[in-house]
Amino acid sequence: MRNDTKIAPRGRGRPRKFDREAALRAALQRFRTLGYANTSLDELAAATGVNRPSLYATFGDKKALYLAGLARTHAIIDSTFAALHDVHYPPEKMLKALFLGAIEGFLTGEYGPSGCIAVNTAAAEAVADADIRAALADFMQLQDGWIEKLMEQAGTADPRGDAQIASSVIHSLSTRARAGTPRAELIAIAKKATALLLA
Amino acid sequence: MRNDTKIAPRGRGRPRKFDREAALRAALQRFRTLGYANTSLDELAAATGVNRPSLYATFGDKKALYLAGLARTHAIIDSTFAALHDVHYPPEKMLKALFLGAIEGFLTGEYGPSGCIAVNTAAAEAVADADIRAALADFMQLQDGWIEKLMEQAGTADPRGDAQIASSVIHSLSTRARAGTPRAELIAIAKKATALLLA
DNA sequence: TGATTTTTGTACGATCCCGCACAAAAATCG
DNA sequence: CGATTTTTGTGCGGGATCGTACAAAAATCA
Repeated sequence: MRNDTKIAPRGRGRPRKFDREAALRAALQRFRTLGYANTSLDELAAATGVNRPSLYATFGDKKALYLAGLARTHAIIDSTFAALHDVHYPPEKMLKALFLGAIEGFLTGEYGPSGCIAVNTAAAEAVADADIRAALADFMQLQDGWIEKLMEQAGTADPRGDAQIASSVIHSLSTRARAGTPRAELIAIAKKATALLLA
Repeated sequence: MRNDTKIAPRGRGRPRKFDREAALRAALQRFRTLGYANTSLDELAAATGVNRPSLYATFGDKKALYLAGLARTHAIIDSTFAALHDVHYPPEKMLKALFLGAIEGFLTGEYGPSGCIAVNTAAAEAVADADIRAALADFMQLQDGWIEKLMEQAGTADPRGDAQIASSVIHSLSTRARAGTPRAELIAIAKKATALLLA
């Protein structure tokens, strides 16, 4: 069951037994499900198959691991938006892809729909922790900025404002998914938002 | 500095030294700032001025105290919406009151803007804890339902859909407030949402 | 083969945290 | 005043959690 994709041992010493990316993915999944404060290092060690000392040696402490996970998600979101921008969909198709893609992602999860890690776990820590708050702000900036570009491409009259509303709806879809709202209702909200934005 | 509003001792034994409501408010504030998992009972005891055994005797365990706080917020939100419904504002004024009232509430906080406790701390626990998930769902239902009534009163064509979008924007305003977004930008988003909904 | 380097994994210490036991305190009832 | 009832507050015990020390293991270099 271990994910031992021992790539590029290269150096001198004993080769690493685990794949850094796979471990990061597993840790990220635990954080997304349980939240930052509620995820212990024992659970992270169990989920990644890496014991604590190796986790510390590879990622630093708990917060560094969490921030590395956020950064990884940030990069994935970025390339996803870039791809959506590249295909040059017509406005309605673009919004459909945007919202439905988000919804399907949010409904993913180990124990149930887990939404967006930034919106729904980083936000809990954001007031007390400046680093996490900054990461959350970066995340929202990334999303707002990309959707603004998409709105420009779609030729709407107020790309910035339209993007902020579309982005806001996506935030809420994430929270609603975590609250257990069924897919059909999330899709209905997405359709309504699409109609309003294209009116 | 204690809030000793010893009301209605009534019974037989030693009178209670603290005001239940004041203690609940203080605990709620800590939960809202730090999140559920990150708030210890020592901090709750310090913030409320009540030591742990008395907290347990009065509210039960940590989760029961948190849920009592959510219920209190739920009740306040309910009466706030009822009041807004009663004044029969014209549509634009109603939306302005709705959004700006939310924003001002979200910008409140001990250490900084703390948003909505349900959207931003309950959501983190919602996947792992069914009780908190249910409370979060109730909360969203309350808000969606009231805004739907307000939209009916305002005479919009699709009260349910419009309400879900308005409610979604409010969720996002809460998260954005926690991320540190300045008031002016939150207000701009609210204005844009108002314009879209009344178009 | 022996030295060096890096990772592994056990084990540990210090701290925090939850929830409660128990005696003292402060009120009312008879 | 003595008995009863309820709250207070100290204090504790078991357990979780974080981060690290240290020796063994597994590789490369000379």
